[in-house]
Amino acid sequence: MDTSTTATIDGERTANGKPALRADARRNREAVLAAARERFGECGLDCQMDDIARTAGVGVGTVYRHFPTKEDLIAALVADRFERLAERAEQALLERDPWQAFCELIRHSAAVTIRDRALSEFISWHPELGQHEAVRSGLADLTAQLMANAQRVGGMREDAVVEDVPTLICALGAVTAGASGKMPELNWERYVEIMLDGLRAPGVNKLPPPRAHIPR
Amino acid sequence: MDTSTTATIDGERTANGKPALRADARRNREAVLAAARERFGECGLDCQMDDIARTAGVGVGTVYRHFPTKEDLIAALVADRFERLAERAEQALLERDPWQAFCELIRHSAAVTIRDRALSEFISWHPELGQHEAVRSGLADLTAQLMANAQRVGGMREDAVVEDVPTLICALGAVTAGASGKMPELNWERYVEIMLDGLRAPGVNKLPPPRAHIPR
DNA sequence: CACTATACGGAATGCCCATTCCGGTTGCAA
DNA sequence: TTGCAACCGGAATGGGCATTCCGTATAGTG
Repeated sequence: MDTSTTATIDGERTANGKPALRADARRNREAVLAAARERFGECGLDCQMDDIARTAGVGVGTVYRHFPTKEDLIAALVADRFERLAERAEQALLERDPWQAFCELIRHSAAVTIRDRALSEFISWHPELGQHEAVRSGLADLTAQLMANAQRVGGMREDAVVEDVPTLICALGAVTAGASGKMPELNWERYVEIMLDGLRAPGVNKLPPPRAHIPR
Repeated sequence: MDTSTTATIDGERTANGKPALRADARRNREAVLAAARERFGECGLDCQMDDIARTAGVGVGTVYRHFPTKEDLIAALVADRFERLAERAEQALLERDPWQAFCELIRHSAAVTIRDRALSEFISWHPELGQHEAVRSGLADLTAQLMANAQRVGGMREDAVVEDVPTLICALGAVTAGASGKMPELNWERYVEIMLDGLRAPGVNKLPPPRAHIPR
């Protein structure tokens, strides 16, 4: 991607304390990450390490030098996804209408999750996410604030809680993870709206006559 | 269960055409089925055949004589579940208020699915259910009728379709399949209500002030 | 009671992966 | 250009699990 030969070299060791990576190593690492993103996204968590290695154009051994375990590789990918979402959440906090901001965040999270089958599965199998990098990267806290705001303004059900979000996204992921391939596109967007409708404060008008957005 | 020694014996071959099962065989078959229901329910689809055999108190060989494949065993279990649901749906059609009847059916389906981890997983991974035994046992048709009624009376969103049901149940299953064990009870019932709220016709009053049924 | 078609148990087999190992390469500092 | 530590590739290893095989046991029949 970037041809600059000079990168993060600071003489001998990189920021943290590890000896800097050799150029080819760095390149391979990226390749692996990219391949993993691609393959996991398509095949889900049980995609094989060999497959990823092949896609990345390296040997399995190389994959393992960078990520000692399949799980580690997955963790790296997931952490990244969460961080990006956290950034997005941060922006959402600045919006005018908190309820709308929340909706947007959910829609976006849903979209991301839908496209990455591995992410869906990961979330499905780790409902204790709260303790994970989700919290680390602050996503949870940010979401909580956003929700509190939405509730204060009266847009959101009073009994909605942060845990509801990963749960709902997870549900969505499941729906599509299964459908993946068959049922092309399954317009999941419709389901997102149904969920949001479910979280909306009672009394507040629901969507205008549900968009005649009929499935299939 | 039933001690009557005389069962489906009609001399030499049973109804369909297969030679009748020997008494011990019939007994074992039941044991396997029961064990499978139990173990699959707890461990989900990747529970092992050996485990089931042990639980049933028989050898693996025996399991395989009755069900040539793990998949066959699962299919048998699932088909059974669907049939029971279909019966339930039939009853629902007789109720006064179609919307309420629908809600009850969903709540019941959800409960069943929640308790059977394998069922959740199965549904999650087979969104093309429509073609499966679901249809065979008529569940799909019955549900469709029920929904049509609910819509006619104005209780249900106009754009809701039959496919929404397995999808939503599946979503629910995913949520709890993951949570299974950790997050004891996760009161999924709350989620069912959120979903139903989402399917309710706009304008119709939502639940009375959301029951202060706070999670955890 | 004897006989045999059915059933049974569970060790053995075969396949699918993740992970490990090690002889051969290659950046890159001097 | 040289030397070697850091890297590579990919064959080999090991564990898990569905499925098969076969010698033994036993309903059910005459």
